[in-house]
Amino acid sequence: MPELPEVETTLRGIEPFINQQCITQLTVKQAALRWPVTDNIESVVQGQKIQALWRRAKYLILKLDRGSMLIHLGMSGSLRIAEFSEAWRKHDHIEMRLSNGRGLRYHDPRRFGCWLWSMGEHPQLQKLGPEPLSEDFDGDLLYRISRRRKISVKPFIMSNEVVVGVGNIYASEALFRSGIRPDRAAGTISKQRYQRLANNIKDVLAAAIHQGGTTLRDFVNSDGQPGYFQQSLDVYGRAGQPCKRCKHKLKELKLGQRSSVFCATCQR
DNA sequence: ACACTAACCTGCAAGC
DNA sequence: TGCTTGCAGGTTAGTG
Repeated sequence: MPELPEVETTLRGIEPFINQQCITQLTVKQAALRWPVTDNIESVVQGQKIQALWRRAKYLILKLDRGSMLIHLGMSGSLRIAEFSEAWRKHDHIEMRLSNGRGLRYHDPRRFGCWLWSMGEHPQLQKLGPEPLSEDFDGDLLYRISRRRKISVKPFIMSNEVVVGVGNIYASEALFRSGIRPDRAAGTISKQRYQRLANNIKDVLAAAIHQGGTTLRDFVNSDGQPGYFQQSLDVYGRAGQPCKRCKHKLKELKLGQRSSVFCATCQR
């Protein structure tokens, strides 16, 4: 499920149920995720209190008494609040039981996510670019760091050293709104167009968060409610269908192994 | 430094 | 009906 809005929606959904709670028990049924779940994590976190939790890029960070847990949902992961009595479903891999009687259940069919414990810095967080919704991210930055870059603009804005949290859906949508072809070389785009693109990235992400994340196959937020952003997607998943602006047929190409839908008339 | 590919894994839909 | 193929929200490791 996860692009940044889905991760943010998940954070907001679970936060009231787990913040300031003690971990009474952690159960790992399947440790083979993107990286192996930290060895011995069950006994390490038992008895520790969740002092705070926040999002960085598409990672969730749980600050405990003696370190922090880094959680990623990969391509298909989700977190939900579950009763202890709830049966384990297929692809439920981890449960964190809390002192208030709630459980946090991690579900991830493709197992591309992670649960990593560290007493210090997490290497995954080291070389991340700015948050897209922060003031540190703007068109001037995109313009400055793209000079002489030959990489196509779509994989450029999707790379985490440039700006975090812009995945395949929202990259496609922001480029459409900006009138920029996804395969245009990053170094050939003007400062003015990058300013427009940065603003559209902010707008599309903020709107999706406001609407509770995109509905993609089975995305539901931690209340079990589906997100409703899918109805406002202009290009993602609409290859071959008419452009909502000019009615020409939307085209598709592969960039960095990711399908990229765009309008060859509206995007230059 | 940069650009690009393969890889991790399961489920589902389309095609034959 | 059943098999095969390709594709799906992300990220890193490795190659040239």
